[in-house]
Amino acid sequence: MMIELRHLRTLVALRDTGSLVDAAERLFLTQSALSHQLKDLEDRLECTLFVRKTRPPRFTSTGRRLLKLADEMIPMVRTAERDIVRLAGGEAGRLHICIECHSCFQWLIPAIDRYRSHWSEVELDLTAGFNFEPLPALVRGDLDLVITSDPVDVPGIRYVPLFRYEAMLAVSRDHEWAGKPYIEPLELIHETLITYPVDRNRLDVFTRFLDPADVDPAAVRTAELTPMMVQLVASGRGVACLPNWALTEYLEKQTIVVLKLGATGIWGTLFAAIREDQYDSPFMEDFIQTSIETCFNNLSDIKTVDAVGGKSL
Amino acid sequence: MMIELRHLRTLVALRDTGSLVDAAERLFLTQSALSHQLKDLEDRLECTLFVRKTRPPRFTSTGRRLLKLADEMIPMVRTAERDIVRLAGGEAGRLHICIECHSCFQWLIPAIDRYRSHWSEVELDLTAGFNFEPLPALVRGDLDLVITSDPVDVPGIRYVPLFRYEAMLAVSRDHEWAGKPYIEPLELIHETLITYPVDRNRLDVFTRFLDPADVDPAAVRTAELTPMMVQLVASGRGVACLPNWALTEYLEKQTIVVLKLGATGIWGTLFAAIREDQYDSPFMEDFIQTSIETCFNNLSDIKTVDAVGGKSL
DNA sequence: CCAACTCCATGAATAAAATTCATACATTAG
DNA sequence: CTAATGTATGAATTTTATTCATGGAGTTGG
Repeated sequence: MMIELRHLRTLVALRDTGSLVDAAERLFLTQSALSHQLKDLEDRLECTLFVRKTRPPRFTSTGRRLLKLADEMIPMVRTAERDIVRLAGGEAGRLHICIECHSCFQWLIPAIDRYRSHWSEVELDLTAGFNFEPLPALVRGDLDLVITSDPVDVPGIRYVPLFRYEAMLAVSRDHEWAGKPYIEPLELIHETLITYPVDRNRLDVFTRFLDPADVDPAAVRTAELTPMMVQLVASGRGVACLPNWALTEYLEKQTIVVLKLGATGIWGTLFAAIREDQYDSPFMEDFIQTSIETCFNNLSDIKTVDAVGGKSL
Repeated sequence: MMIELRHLRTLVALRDTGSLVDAAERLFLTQSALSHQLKDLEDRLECTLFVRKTRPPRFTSTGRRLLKLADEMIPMVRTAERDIVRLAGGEAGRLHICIECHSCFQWLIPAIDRYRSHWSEVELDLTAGFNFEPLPALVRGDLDLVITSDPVDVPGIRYVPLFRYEAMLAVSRDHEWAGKPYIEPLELIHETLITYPVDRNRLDVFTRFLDPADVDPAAVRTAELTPMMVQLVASGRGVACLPNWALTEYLEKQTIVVLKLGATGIWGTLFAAIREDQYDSPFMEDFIQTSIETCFNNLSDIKTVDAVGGKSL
């Protein structure tokens, strides 16, 4: 019958994304490839795996049986791979992590938890780089990994892309814009913009949306933490630009609504900045891999990045 | 990293057979294919999986880790495949089995045990066809499957090959022939040959060894059960021709030794004879597959058969 | 009801991979 | 040392997987 792991990974991606198109993107394949692949598998098993007419696709009992198999096996493979990587390289290392983006706690904490259980010998530390420049600290060796959406070319520093996300404008559900698909820069001219307390040239909403249109909002106020910003937005004290994945939980509670920035939206990429020399160390490689996996498990509507001057997945 | 099940199956075959050559045969591939495949895997994992210089090959810790993974995963896949087959076809059926070869109990009992746990709705029965002709009973429908090494072309009957084995001559360890690699037909002229109590034209030792050379042994006596035959051989009462796999346990006890029949040896194939109309039924398909697996797990020195007018594995 | 979308299927072309073939190399037993 | 057996390897080949280009089917919003 010759089921291969490839087939199982495809089925899982299909379930997780809900469409062949999105599953294909996540697997770095085309929609056509997946269609053929699943058709071949169905032909060989002599049965259908899922109903294509519905959205999301409905899996048949056979499809569900294979998904069950996949859910058992893929983590086993992952664990084995990790073990092999550990057998190859040293087990110990230091991983001092710094985040620039407050929202990142949301996925970083689970990622670190998962990582720690496999790499007990790695010395982990996590700091927030709001009051200092983390990049020089990374170069010096005070830090080992910086999470940033704002790569600056520095010799010896490598940016490994984690995922792409869309920057969204959060507004109160009572706001006059609620229901609009997107807003233009000029419309912000009478609004209060709530941001993280960092330099404005490190905020996408300025560098990629307002500044190109030469627009300034009526006022800018800052808040340290995402829940606080959402609270302010919900109570009509202003609007805030945040990554889509940081907002999904509030969207579900319907305290806020979101709009695209411009008709096509503003997309960013989150990177792990590391030193060249640690690029190949097993414990680093696995941390990044674990982070990416955790992100795709926990965050909605994020996209893969092929590889931007980094190694592919 | 993209480990695939293919790689795991190869590693298992390598461990089970002890050489790339034999593993390749079992997987219906060439030795070269396996060599390339394992090399690629090692390249991608950036480590070696086993030491080739020793025989049998010694697996590295990485290789052992992957074997562990394989031993966990392959049975899971097998179970899932079985479940899928069951989901597709009906769950019930009748399987009245008949054996012509006494030794077959050795693998058939475990095979039936394994099978029964997955197909509780199939009515199983096992009889020995020593005192009647099982083939007509199969055609009539009194039987559903006959284990035989002696396929006779009958319309409506299909022979699915299970494995190939070598017919060996068992002699006492004190016999003058002990240590010889093989014997020629003429040398049997002064020996007592112990056989199963069936017509001599259904015994390979006559049809394919003695008769072509127009030789008769000094005497022929019969015994019903393999242990009894071995007992007679061990005590010097004669020599017996039996399939190699039926003799391994006695070889280990060193009560007997074995010789090839002729310089090249006599090889036979064991078949499952079934009716054409049950050839595609899921419960039959799985019984045969389970039998083959059980044989390769339990019997030593048997070989695969590609497909003799039957479907491949 | 009709664009304009989005998603999926499909045949043909293409790329990638796995496998074989033909050998050479290595090891072991005699 | 030689024969026998097992493994490695480059090149050719075959097979498989994937992409490309396209059409059809179902949805959505004017």
